[in-house]
This record gives sequence, structure tokens and C-alpha cells, in this order.
Amino acid sequence: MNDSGGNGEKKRSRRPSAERTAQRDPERTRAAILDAATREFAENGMGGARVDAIAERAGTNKRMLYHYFGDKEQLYLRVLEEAYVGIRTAERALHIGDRSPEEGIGELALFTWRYFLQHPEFLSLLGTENMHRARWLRQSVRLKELHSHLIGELSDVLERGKKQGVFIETADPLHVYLTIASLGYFYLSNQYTLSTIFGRDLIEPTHLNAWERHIVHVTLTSIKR
Amino acid sequence: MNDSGGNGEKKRSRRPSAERTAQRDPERTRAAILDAATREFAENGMGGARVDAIAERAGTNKRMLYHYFGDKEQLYLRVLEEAYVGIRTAERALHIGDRSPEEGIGELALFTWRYFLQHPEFLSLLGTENMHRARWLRQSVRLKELHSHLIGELSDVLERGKKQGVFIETADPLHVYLTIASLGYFYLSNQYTLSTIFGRDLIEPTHLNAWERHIVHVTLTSIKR
DNA sequence: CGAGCCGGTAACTAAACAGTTACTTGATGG
DNA sequence: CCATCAAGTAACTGTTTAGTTACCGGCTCG
Repeated sequence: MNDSGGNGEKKRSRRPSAERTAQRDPERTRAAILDAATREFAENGMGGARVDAIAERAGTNKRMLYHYFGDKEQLYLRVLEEAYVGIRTAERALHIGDRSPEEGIGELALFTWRYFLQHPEFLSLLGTENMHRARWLRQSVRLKELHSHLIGELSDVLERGKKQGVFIETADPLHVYLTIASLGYFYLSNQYTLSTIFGRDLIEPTHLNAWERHIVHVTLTSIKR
Repeated sequence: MNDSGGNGEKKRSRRPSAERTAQRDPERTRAAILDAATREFAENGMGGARVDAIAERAGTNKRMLYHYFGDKEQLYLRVLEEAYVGIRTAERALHIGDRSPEEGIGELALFTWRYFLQHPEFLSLLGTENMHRARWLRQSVRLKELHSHLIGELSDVLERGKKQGVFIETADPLHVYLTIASLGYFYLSNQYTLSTIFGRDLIEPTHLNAWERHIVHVTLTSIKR
């Protein structure tokens, strides 16, 4: 991780005047910038995010930001890539093929909903990127292989379900995933306008639980024979 | 509308030198600004939209924009309000209660999908507003009554379906509407990232038609007994 | 030990931005 | 035919912004 390697613990100076300057830690600074940028881009979008605000949130300054990430656009793309890596990595750990087809799909629906719920910044980043017609994501070279695994595994589960006669023949893996993602994404990312216009606080635990059950119900009834 | 009222049609000058300066038309200028602002805000969000760009798109200048709308925030709220009025007005014309319960719900699903498809700027504005946690929509005084009609009419249709034994007893009007809106919104507003990561062009007519049928199918199977 | 490198700071710059002001033009009514 | 007023123009202002530059200080290795 750290190039200057070895005994990284002994760096602390004993001089009392040095207490404001924390020990140097490139990895931590880099991670802090990425984390701060994730929050800033999620809250304000690519256009609305401020480089100064990111530096301040990270407890550092612009010089370091440009040093580690080049410029605002490259930093944004990094944030977006990391967000995708996050969800796809967690998804793989599910192993939805280890259960019965019905349980596997239900599990994926539950996982997706809960991941969205715990990672509002991911939803927001997707929204921003789509407003810009995937301008930056399209340039990404890292994200070609990442998503095929999901569709492949989902496809296997559906095939098994069809052979067992529990799923309809027309069930399509991409459609099933889009259904699950739609129901989670819209409810959460649009909760503020929806709560306002319909006068119901959608983020309340009661409603949240009801919608979780609804997602699983809708997904399964739409593909069950 | 126009304070100086009366005979607004006879204003045209016959002087040939006046051809570059179009006739004065406050209503048209106002509408042009609102239209230009809708596109600019939809494409760039509240933070990313540029007042100069709006004026240029409208074929006018900032002075007129500030004259008619006050400032950028008030203009943005106006755009948002008009967008909501647009969809809710079109929805009312449907009269989903005039058909059988099943047909009524199917009709609402089809309408919503097609409206979203034809008004991408509406979806984008919702996205922007939600990123800001409905900061401006909450301030709107015009939009309290607008949405209750939809839920009321939907509720009636569901009740009728339950009495006829075609719908399950647990079907909830808000859930049904959220299901329909989710499936349309996510597919369209996230089409760019989805097409990129899954390598399938979702805006192609074949896929569009398949998803339209899917929405109706999912909505109805989720509430049918 | 001291040269140089690396993590980090802060002040700066050129451009872009929202909002304003001084002005022009042309229609209208007395 | 001129005083008035509203529609419209364009240049300006103070502030904010992305990106840069000059500098600091401590660690490490020759």
C-alpha cells in the first residue's frame, strides 16, 4: 500500500507544536478524498459538486485532490466506478444459485432493496450520471466484465425454475433484474417528492417494511407459473 | 394576462428596417423562457443549469428572464410546477373508472409509461428535485390538491375490483401507483447507464414495446386474485 | 549530516457565474 | 408630434469556481 513501506508506525514527532499536523498517511488521505467526493457528488451532482467542498470534507485541500486524481472529472469517474464495484461485489457473495429458484430470486430482490436502502449515495450517483447520458461511465474501461456475472447467474436460476415448472417460459433475466431494481430505486430515490405530493412519509419503518414485502411479492408473482 | 390588454394584434410596423427586431410579444417571450428553462434544467439539473443558456435558448436575454420570473430559483419552481400540472391534467382525462377494474388499471399503466416516454424532461426534473430532497417542491403552495384526485380514483377502481373478486384484498392504491411509476421511471431515466453496463440498447423500439407489455403484466399479476 | 523528495498548505488566477444597471426602440395616447 | 411607458439589449459587477503555483517541513538515504 504505502510505497515508503516498512516501519510506518514510528513517524510521530514528539514536538508539541506538531499536534495540528497529523502524521502523513497517503492511503488514508486518498481514501478520505474518495469518500468525501462520493458524498459531495451524491448530494450535489456532477455540476453542483464543489471541489473546495470535497477537499474540506476530506480534511485536506485541493492540491492533494488534484495530485491523486488528476481533475474533477476523473475523480467523479473514480467515485462512480467504486460505487458499481461495491454493489456487484456484494451481489456475488449472495450465491443465489445455491437455493431453490424461488428462494434465489426472492433473496436477490431482498438484497437489492436493502443495499439501495443502505447506500443512498449509489442511487444518487446513478441519477446524476443518467442526467448526463452516461457521459463518463461510457469512457470507463474498468467496467466491462463487472456486470455480466449477475445476468449469467440470474439466467441460470431462471432456467432451473423453468425446468422445474415453477417459472413461466417467457421470464427474461434482464427484465427480472430491472423489475427488482425499478421497485427499489424509484421508491427510495424519489421518496422526497413522493412524500411531499402524497402526504405520506415513505421513509418510516412501517412503510419501508411494507414496500420490501411488496417488492418480493411483485417480483415472484410476475414470473411464477 | 397582459396588463396593457385590448387590441394586441395591430402592433406590426411596416418599416422594412424592423425585420430583425421581431414584434413584441410578452406572452410568447414568457412561454419561450419557460420552455427553454424546462429543457436547460432537465439537461443540467438545478445546479448545472445556466441562466445565460436559458436566455439564449429562449432567443431573449437575462433581463427579460429576471423581469418575468424573479430569479433562477423561482423560475425553476415554476418549471417544476408546470411539469406536475401537465401529467396530472392528462391523467384526469383518462377516466379509468369508466372501464372494468382490470382494464382501468391496465389503462393507467399504459398511459403512465407512454407519458414518461414522451416527456423525458419530466423524469429528469423529478430526479433533480429529489437530489435536493424536494427543497423547492416543498415550498410550492400550488400543489396540494393536485394529486389527491389520482389516488382517490385509483382507490375506487381497486375497491370495485375487490368486490367483484378479481383483485386481492391487500391491494393498496398508493402501492399500485408506485409500482406502475417505478417500472416506467427506472427503465427510462436510467436507460443510459443500463444500456452501457448491460450492452443492450434499451431505447430500441423492440425493447421498448417488450417493456411496455411487461409493465402491464407485472402490475396486473401483482394484484389479481 | 544534508540534499532531495514527498505529503501537505495557502494564496493566487483566469474564467464563469447570477444578478444589475444604463440604455435603446417602438408603440400609444393626449 | 412629443411625452410616456413597456419590451428588449448589452455591458458591467461582485462573487464563486476549477485549476495552479510557490512554498513549507519532516523523513530517508547517500
